Amino acid sequence: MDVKDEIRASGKRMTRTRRAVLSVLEQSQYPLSPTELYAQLKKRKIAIDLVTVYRNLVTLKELGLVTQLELHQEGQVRYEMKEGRQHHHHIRCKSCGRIADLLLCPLKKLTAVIEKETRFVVGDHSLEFSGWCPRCQ
Amino acid sequence: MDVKDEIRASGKRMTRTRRAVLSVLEQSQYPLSPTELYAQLKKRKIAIDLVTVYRNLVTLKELGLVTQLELHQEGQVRYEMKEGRQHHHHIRCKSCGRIADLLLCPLKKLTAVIEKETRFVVGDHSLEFSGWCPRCQ
DNA sequence: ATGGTAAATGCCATCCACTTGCAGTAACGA
DNA sequence: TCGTTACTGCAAGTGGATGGCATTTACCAT
Repeated sequence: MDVKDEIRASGKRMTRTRRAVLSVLEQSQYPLSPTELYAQLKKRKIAIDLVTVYRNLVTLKELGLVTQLELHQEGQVRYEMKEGRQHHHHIRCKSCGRIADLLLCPLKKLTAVIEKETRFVVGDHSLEFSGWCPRCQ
Repeated sequence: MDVKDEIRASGKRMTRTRRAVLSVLEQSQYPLSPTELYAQLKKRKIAIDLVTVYRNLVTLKELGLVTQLELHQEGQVRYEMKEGRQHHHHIRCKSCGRIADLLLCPLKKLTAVIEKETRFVVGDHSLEFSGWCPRCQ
């Protein structure tokens, strides 16, 4: 089942704008904010309203095709393709804003401990590092 | 050196509003957003402009007296007193928004691994869990 | 191939957290 | 008590994100 079928299966449609948004996300090396994605579209001379970009990202997230992340201290949301990618976290450069992936998630074993401690049922977690990238050191 | 002296030492002043903001933060059981803090002040019949609350929080953060945190999916910032408190993280209820402290930070040993992996110099990290609190389960 | 219908789009205005400018006020050392 | 200057309050402005609504468009049934 390819992306189009997955979209159709939920009663959604594969539109011109949806295709464009997906294409930009697929080609990006790092998670994009809606505004950045919009800028990429403009660069490619694809005219799509920013509101439509927002709405498509929400839809794609609901479908589980993209992951939404909120990086600390950024004040904006970012999206990346989920594809076959494993759950992972990011590190962000305090100087230039560059974002890199981390391979590991060290928190899997922690859920039980936290549930015992807090009596919460643990759902998700968000983890992010910040620091200085090789170029900015 | 008490709080007032610390403030004065940096050329800042201990004002009516500063005192009030500190007092509310000190008495809160959980980290407050500027708006929540403002509401608390109102409840106490203390008239302070919301802008002033914002500015005081920034100042207190710069002085290292309070810690700022951004909880995932909240779209707002929160502050808590630093005092003698250790570095720690939080868990937030997806249903009622309640926030609880976590005692441990499991990431201390991880810095070296990440620095090797990414070639970043690691500065801070932010970690937050979400789930369902005892009452909302 | 076509037509009907509901999803999707674009443009508008709006919301909300947060910031900035500036004139008037007040903390506090001299 | 006075003068400097940090601080405050009010108004207006940003910027990310959302909501309303008329129009367009994907795509299934015919």
